[in-house]
Amino acid sequence: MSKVITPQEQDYSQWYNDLIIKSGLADYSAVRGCMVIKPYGYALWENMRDELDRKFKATGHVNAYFPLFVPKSLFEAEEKNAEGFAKECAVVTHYRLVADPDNKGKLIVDPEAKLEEELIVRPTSEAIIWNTYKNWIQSYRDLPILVNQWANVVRWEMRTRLFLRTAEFLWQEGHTAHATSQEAMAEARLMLDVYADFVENFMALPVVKGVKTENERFAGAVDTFCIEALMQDGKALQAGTSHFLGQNFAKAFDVKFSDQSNKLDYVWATSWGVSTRLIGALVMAHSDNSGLVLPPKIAPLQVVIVPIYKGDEQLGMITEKVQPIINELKALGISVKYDSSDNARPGWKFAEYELQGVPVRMAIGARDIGNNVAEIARRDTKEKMSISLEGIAFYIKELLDEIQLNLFEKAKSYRADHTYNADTWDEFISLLDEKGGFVSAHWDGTNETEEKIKDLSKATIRCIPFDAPDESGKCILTGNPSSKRVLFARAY
RNA sequence: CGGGGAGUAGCGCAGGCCGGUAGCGCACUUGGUUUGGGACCAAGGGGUCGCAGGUUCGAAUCCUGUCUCCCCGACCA
Repeated sequence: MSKVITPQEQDYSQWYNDLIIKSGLADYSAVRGCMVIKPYGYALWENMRDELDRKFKATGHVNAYFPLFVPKSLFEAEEKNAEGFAKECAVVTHYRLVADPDNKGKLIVDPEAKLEEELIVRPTSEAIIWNTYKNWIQSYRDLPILVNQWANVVRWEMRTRLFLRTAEFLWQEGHTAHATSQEAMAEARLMLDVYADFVENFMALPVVKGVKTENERFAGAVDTFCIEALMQDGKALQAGTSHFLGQNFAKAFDVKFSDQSNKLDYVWATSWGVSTRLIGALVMAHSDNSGLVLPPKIAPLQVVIVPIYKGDEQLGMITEKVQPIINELKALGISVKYDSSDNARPGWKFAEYELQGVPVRMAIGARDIGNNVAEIARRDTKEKMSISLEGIAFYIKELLDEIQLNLFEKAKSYRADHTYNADTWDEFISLLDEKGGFVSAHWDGTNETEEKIKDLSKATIRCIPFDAPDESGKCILTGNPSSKRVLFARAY
């Protein structure tokens, strides 16, 4: 854990793995491509989940739960409508195990127990949900349906990385049905705004909002909107997506409704999701060489208090002094832990809580009590200050807000420092190779050019930003005319 | 699926070429001294060396097979 983060560093991924494992967020499991999210990592996810859930409910959504297994035939309905779905899935073919007659103590899949129709472990739930919505929708009075699901999904990825891409992961997926195209489009855009607000204000991670190119968009979507974030190694990461699905899924699953003039029409749909991948984004965006750096709003533990003492008598004295401060902090809604354990010395505790990214640490010893002060250390800048015990809880509350803001500003200025314009191909390549980050450049708008750029540079179009100004220029590869710049980057 | 690397104590590793009673560091237990940035001394506990065969008087080590994991690609709704 003493490696320095630099763009394109070869062992950045090793550093990232070590950090996640050592800080206690997660670990690889014995199951191929899967991970164990440990209590500390899960506490992070719970905080994110609760905040998102509040936002979903505030915008009129409700939660429901659909089956884990999807009959293969439902995917066939979907395939007719939208070819090109990846099909790396876990497939259930049998329903029973029996003792192996040739091999004592071993089990085999009972060949007698073959399913008539295979079941797919959901890679996403469009198929099962739209098959269900068909029965829920007859009239415009049944619309809109604004349902979200918190669930796990499985994709049989070739190569996995903790949090960023695992075979099984946790996410939420919203699936909505609407009477009009305009309403569905507004929903898709609204949820993108909800995500952006969450990621920026809760996770302190600035994002670019935009629309995906045809190549990059969700198969089956008319438009895919996304938020893109920049990591400290110069690579981009898609932090969330929201799809305007048009009537594609309604047609595939035959979901029609009668409008006010009693005319039958297919419903309009959206879907949107974010996953535990956001935890990976959080780690890669804010961490430093001492470990995790968590924004206060998301940190499972915001303040840790470490007593420095010799003997039980001193500890008792310190505890007595600290207890009212703990009560005050709790009353202010701040999570706090008083670590008076005797199995580690202060220096060990300092390092350990830094590794875990606890935003504020307070150290207090006999010396401080004489002076009526405590030492406050902030995780983001590692500054240490001696603060009077009078009103210290309130001081900490304000410091937490400041840290939250500072992390966001820091990430924003990092992104500003790593966003460039490129006007020629050579410039484009050298920016990607030498600096990393977002490269804003002209593109002629064709799939072929996009593919070719990807092959040659490994960079993809992350999005066409909503706020990209009209500007005539020439495509960096072909020289053909272009009307606005798009955002390129190498990505996770 | 291609190319590389690794499976030996809870964790991190050495030993392997050259077969001969299973090692080191951290962690853990007990006792003592310590405690303001990852303490020290002493005494302990813990492993059928990934799995299955084979060679041998004897295998962590040699041979054959097999499974798993990690990294780089391909893949990634």
